[in-house]
Amino acid sequence: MPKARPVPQAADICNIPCFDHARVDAIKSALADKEERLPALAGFYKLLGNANRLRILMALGEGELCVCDIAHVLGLSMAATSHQLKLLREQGWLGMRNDGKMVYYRLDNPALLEAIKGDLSMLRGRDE
Amino acid sequence: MPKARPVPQAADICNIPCFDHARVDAIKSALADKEERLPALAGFYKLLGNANRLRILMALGEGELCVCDIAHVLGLSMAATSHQLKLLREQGWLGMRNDGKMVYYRLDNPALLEAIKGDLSMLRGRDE
DNA sequence: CTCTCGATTCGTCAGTTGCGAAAATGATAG
DNA sequence: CTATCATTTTCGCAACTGACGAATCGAGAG
Repeated sequence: MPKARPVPQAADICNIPCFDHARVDAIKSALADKEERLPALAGFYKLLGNANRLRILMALGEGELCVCDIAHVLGLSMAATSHQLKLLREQGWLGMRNDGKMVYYRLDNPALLEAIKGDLSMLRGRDE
Repeated sequence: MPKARPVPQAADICNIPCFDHARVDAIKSALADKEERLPALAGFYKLLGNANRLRILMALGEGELCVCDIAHVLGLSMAATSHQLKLLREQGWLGMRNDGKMVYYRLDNPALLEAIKGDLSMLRGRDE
């Protein structure tokens, strides 16, 4: 078992000096609204934070593909490819279709590629 | 040294069967254009794939803050906060200002929060 | 039924990440 | 100068990731 870390006693408020208490509280409550969505957002970005998964999404942007073709596009083993597909599938971005022994994957939500494209152009705009 | 893995000989084309060679090549070349930007994009998403870093960005959206205040907002140690700030700073998203012993951080690029907001609303739209 | 074969899951391992503790830095106060 | 204090860096550790090979699953074919 992963032995619990000796939590640093959040009990007594703080031993960190400085800080503008009123402002900190104001910002804390401003964040509180978004706090609920935040883990999902971080999870979303974590999912996209891998070049192979991005390649999969972009490849599927060109149309439905079977696992072995995706593996060839990525230059990965089928096991590794399947693993990445599973992660994308679990978060609901991919649909799959069974044709005989083959499994075909497709993008389930065009808005995803749009969002990625938006972020990409934001990045491009930044580095001129 | 991290001993090289016994690379599976990309020399001979493939022992994975199946696959539509023409289509795979077409998609490979379609991806080739984006390939250059892709590691940067993945790195960008990796940076955002952490709730504490997202909290920092959102907190700084409310205005400039010193490290210790950010630490209080996050409920983290200053060392940990500084570490996350460093990552955001290294990728050029934060500016900093030195006032006496304190260091004040600010968002350097409003487009970043806009992009995040866009992704967030895309996610929200998906789960209805 | 058994055999084949694409896909998936499992086990393992190296590399990465996030954090706390402690040392180092660097600016101000005395 | 020395002392102090906010911040940063370094180090070590536990947890997580991403990849592979091996084992397994599951849908035809025979």
